[in-house]
Amino acid sequence: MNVFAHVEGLIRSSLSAMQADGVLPADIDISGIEAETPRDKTHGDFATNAAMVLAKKAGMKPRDIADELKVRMERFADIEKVDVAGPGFLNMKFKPEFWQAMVGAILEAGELYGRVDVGHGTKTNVEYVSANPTGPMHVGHCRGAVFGDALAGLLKFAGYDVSREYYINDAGGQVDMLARSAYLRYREALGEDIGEIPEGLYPGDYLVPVGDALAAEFGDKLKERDEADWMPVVRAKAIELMMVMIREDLAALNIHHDVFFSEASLQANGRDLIKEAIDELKGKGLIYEGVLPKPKGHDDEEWEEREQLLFRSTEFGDDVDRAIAKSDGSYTYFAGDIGYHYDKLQRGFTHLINVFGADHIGYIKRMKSAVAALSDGMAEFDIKVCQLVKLYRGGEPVRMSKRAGTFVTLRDVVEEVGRDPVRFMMLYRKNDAPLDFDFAKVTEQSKDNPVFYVQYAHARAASVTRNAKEAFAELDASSDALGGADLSKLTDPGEIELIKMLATFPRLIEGAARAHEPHRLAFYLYEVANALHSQWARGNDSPHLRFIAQGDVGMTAARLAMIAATQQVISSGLGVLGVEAPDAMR
RNA sequence: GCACCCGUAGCUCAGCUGGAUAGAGUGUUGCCCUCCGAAGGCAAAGGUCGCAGGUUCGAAUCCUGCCGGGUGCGCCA
Repeated sequence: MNVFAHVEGLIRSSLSAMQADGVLPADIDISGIEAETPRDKTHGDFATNAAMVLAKKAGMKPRDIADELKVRMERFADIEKVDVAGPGFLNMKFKPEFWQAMVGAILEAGELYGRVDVGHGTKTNVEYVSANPTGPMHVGHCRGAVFGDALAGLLKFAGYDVSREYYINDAGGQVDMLARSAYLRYREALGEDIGEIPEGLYPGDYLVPVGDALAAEFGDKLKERDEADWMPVVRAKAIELMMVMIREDLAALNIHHDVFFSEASLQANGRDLIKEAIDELKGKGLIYEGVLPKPKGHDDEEWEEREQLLFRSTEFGDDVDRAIAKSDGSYTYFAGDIGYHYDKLQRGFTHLINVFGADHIGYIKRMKSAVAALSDGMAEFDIKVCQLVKLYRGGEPVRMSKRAGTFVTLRDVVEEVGRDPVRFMMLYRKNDAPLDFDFAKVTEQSKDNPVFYVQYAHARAASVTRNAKEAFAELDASSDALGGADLSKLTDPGEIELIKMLATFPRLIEGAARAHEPHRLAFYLYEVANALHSQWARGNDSPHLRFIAQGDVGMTAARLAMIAATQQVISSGLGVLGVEAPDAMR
């Protein structure tokens, strides 16, 4: 049950009645009106801008429309009071019974509460992480990984048909370097002294097991061969093992992709998706041989004019046209990406989302151009950029350098602070704002740490329920039984306040999903937790407000119902974000 | 030089795609533990929403121009 949709329905039916009665012109569109919660609580539970929105269309004064609307809205049984305020706002206050009934509705919906269907099963592709398979994941990947995963979860919850995807860059020069590095480790595994790892290769000792594995599988068969002979074998093996490692890193963060898409597979098994995609673009007259202008502000002496295959991305708002082929004729990385996104569209996705790191910002326009061209603008394509994460330890920045070996991997972070804090903290900030991540603060158990605060609220709710069952042997704390409790006992302003907050959950999911902003959910959960903790604390000063009411099973059951509803919202919300909702804190 | 992102309380940040007197946490100040978990709670103080114009009933939000900070900028991936 979505209260906003409900209220908007009431408003619309009143407006249509006004049209039928000739108060409002019959031919004006009333679909644009909205109900919202006023910022100032004294203004009531809901406000609508209907009168102001319609004033111009109807050729009437906002106040006149509002006055008439007020009369009609007051007829609804749920509504206690309606006021006209300011330039023509309509403020509505609902009866306590309406809010009390919400608790029952939430419990009845259970895990389904909040699952608004704004997605209508739209086939949606969320591509995230896509780290190069040349080593373990580092902290830089962490944020995009968590963000993409939470966004995918959010969209799923909101009714989209989501595929989580990872694009493996296994076709470029980098993986050849990986293979050469692994080959050295292979010779090392056979007893050879390989000395220093040469510049340009990957020196990390995570490749030692790869060398061992190659030695175990092939013995010395690859040893005296030419690179051309061993390269395909070693490369394939190295990539395979790197991806095993990366999947483990992701699993540590509770991230599991549905599809791992190999760049190399674009041109394998007798097909060539890159060529297909480019032919498609050629057919639209968007591919040509040309020379790119020298970028300004770059006094690059090495600059040479070169004729190459270009994509007319300027047609779609890009700054310059982009290279599809290198001067030696082979495809650029961008060409591969065109092929991959062509394939996404071929697979029927109409809604594409890519999560980029801040270092790929310059890539956005060309990607959008490519997708717009391939789909004739029919596909919705959003690119979310995650800004950098700065690591701190007790206020001091953590310096990282590959050379000095002070390289913080994703696994290091997860093992030190735990999966839940990492996930929640990465989401407790807008994705396009830089993020400071302090090891000390994230593990701290205080209100300063939102992860703890939200999880604690859930644990506290579970704890109260446990205690209540101790206090009242006859109490049935199942959600069915609680839903049947006498909810009219929930009259305290703090209780109503909490329920109102729970009632906004579906609308919040809707907005966050539409905007592709999971952080809204994280902030919302903090507020819900805060409301529950506050109400709890009031029981300290005023014993009659305690959740477990001495000698009053009925009151206790009613409050447990409210708490169970709160618990449901927190657990669903955390679930969407991929964070555990514990029944007890350690 | 160009493009993109950011600029909101002392500090870290929200602000629900244009709504009413701009909100949290932290820090400061003052209260509150015999009591369901004080790992907290309540209250006060704290603002030219970077600056200047524009759009309209109405702007932190949209448009333009500046100022300040960050990132990126031909064949790499």
